[in-house]
Amino acid sequence: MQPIDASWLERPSPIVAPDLLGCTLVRQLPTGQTLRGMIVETEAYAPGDPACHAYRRRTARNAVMFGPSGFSYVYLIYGVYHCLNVVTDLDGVASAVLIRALQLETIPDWIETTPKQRDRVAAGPGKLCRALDIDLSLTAIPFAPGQPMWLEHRSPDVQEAFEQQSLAMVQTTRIGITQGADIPWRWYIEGCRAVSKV
DNA sequence: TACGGGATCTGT
DNA sequence: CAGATCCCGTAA
Repeated sequence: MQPIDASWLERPSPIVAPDLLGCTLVRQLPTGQTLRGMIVETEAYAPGDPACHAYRRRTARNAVMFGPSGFSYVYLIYGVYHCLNVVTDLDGVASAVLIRALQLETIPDWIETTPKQRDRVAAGPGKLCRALDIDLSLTAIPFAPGQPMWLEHRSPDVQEAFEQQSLAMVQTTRIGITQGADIPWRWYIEGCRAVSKV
């Protein structure tokens, strides 16, 4: 499908987050192998939002969020898992969309799974990064074809499914945060088995 | 320089 | 519901 460019992402994260549902994340491994998955769950983080890593001020870790849209922001959580964000909005506006879950098209070799658990391999931000071999080395990298990661627009079928409402999105509150827990900036595709939590 | 908490996940 | 495990933000 058509690659998503930075200008499409140059909007407030609570606008971009639902628009990213149904789009595809593509991961090109150093081996040349390509992994693809449909984005089925996102969360928005924005200025004035106490849950946002850039809420207090610019630091070495969150610097990329302050920059132009279209870059990755990867961080380590609980010393164990990585989480992947897409930087959004205008240069100087610190905001991002957390990619929380993917419906993978193919399961990577290094993941052991039963057919029953297939849909759950990238159900959650930490599992997603493990499945796509994403770590801190992939932060502050532009999403673009030829790069380690890029994004693609919805296929005509998926777009039509949203318009016909055979695919519906649910908006709710974000997961795992203590501050700003009441802000409803999480979106997911209704009924999708790859969503982290319903 | 030291300290403690975190946008998670799994197994008990 | 506790534990794993490490980076980084904050305070000193």
